[in-house]
Amino acid sequence: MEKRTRVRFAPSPTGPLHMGGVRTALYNYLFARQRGGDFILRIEDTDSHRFVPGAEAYIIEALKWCGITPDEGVDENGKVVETASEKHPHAPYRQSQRKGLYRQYAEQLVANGYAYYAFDTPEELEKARAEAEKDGKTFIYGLPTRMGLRNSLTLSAEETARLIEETTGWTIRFKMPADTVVKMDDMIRGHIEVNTDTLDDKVLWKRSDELPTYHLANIVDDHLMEITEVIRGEEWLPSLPLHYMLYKAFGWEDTMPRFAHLSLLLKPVGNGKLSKRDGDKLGFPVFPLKWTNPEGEVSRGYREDGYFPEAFVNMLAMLGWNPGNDRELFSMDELVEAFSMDKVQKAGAKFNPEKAKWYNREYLRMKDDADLTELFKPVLEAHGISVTGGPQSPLSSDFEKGEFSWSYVKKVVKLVKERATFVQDMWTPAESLFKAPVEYVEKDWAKFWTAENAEMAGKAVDFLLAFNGPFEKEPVETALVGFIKDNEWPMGKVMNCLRLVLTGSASGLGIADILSFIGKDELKKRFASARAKA
RNA sequence: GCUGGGUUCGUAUAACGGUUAGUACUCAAGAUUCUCAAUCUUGCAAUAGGAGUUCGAUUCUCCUACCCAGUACCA
Repeated sequence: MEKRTRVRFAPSPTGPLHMGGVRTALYNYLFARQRGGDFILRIEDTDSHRFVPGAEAYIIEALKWCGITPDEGVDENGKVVETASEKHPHAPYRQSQRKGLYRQYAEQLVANGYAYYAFDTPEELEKARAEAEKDGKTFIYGLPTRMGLRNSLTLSAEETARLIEETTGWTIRFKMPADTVVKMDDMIRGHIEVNTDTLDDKVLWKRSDELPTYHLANIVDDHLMEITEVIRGEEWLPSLPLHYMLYKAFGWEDTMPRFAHLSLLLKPVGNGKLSKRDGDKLGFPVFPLKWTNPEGEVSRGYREDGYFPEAFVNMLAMLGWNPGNDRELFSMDELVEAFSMDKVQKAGAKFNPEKAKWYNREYLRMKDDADLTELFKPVLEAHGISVTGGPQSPLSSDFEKGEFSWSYVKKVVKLVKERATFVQDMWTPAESLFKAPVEYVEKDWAKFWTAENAEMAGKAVDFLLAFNGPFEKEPVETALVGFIKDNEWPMGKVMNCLRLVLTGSASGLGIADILSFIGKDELKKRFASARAKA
């Protein structure tokens, strides 16, 4: 029988989750869902020095916002899983809480000759590196150097035992075998071979804080948690040979997961991977959620910028993956169905902020008018407009009080949604449907409020006020256009003069649309204010 | 430097040895409209370079160039 698919996303809580990290989580999630397997969230907090308060909560919230929900892990539907139980045989999911577990594995490796104790101090290693650099070489702790350093390979058994007992600065290092070709397979990149002579003896466990390093913790936990596929960033590809060797040393080769290394997200312009700085410079978020670091520095987030999580996820999914055809719009469920590892791109993908906006625009248009109305409400309220009633409310507007019924707002939303990328930018075109202009765009005023235009517009206003058909877009438009034509007036001048009067600017919504919303009284008032200004 | 990975229009990508190298974003022009936006139409624009294999290479092999990552008691 095929083993149940279990994949994990294992971020380190050293800061906010970067959008590249979200993509890695997403691909893991899609892979798991598609195979009816489990998606596990594990926190790799084995670096006590780089821990950032709030980072873990941020990661959990960001994934939740994206709709990437773990089946298992440190957080399950908002509940923190702290300890192992029948339901959670693999818990806890925070490596700091698994602390006591790793030493025995490291020592097992030593006992079997796959690792050794190293007593060199950071200062000694620093010195060795500096010296090597002076000669234009790179120091590596490994085959060529290990027999000249202070470790259990060079020291006597007694001395080794004494140092282990009496000092706390030592580490356990993997003993990389000589001249062995490691043959690896990557689900995205295919077959890869590396000779162990180019590899060094990585630290697996540190006595100083009694914590494993990534490499050990990763292999041990993936094994214990029965992970079947490891889908992670490309930065891990160089340590894949070590990980293969570790599985072999532990004798876990038969259950070793398959690996997939995802290419990195690159900055929109120039070279290099996407960083926080690029976002600040080019004006787009690199984080899913707003983040304030311990120093009080704020980074913007997709959520706060007004992106829909569906649009953000869709956009991210298409950066480095494609369905094999021209389709670009996918819901999460559709992604789950369409996703396939062999359509994942090998090369890094440059992030395109314009395309991200395009996705949001598409999602905004797909959204139901009623839903958008709810989302638009807070925007209106922020501009001092109150929305009364609910979906059943009759159409009503009170420009004096700034009160408009829910149904009125919905009608506005329907009209202006085509002009917006984000919910909040529906306000600009909609503003004149909620309040009279308080000022006029200077250039437009100079151009369109001429004596001649004002006179024609005044007559058009009188005509409209006397119009006794239904004050709706179609009849008003027909009548007004007919009136202007009958008088043989220049259409553009009259219309733009009216728009100026109605909205304060010469560009925006159609005149008949505006009139159908604001009605005769408001028309009369706005024309009077414009005339008063002149 | 060394090791590994990568390279199709500006960007994301399609074309699993045979196409006028397709699509989307961006940009430009036109149509439409009372303006702007939207919409529609059209256009600009790519196989990094060089060898080889082959009747035929975007696709396979090698070399070069360039880019990325790793080279920590960080993940």
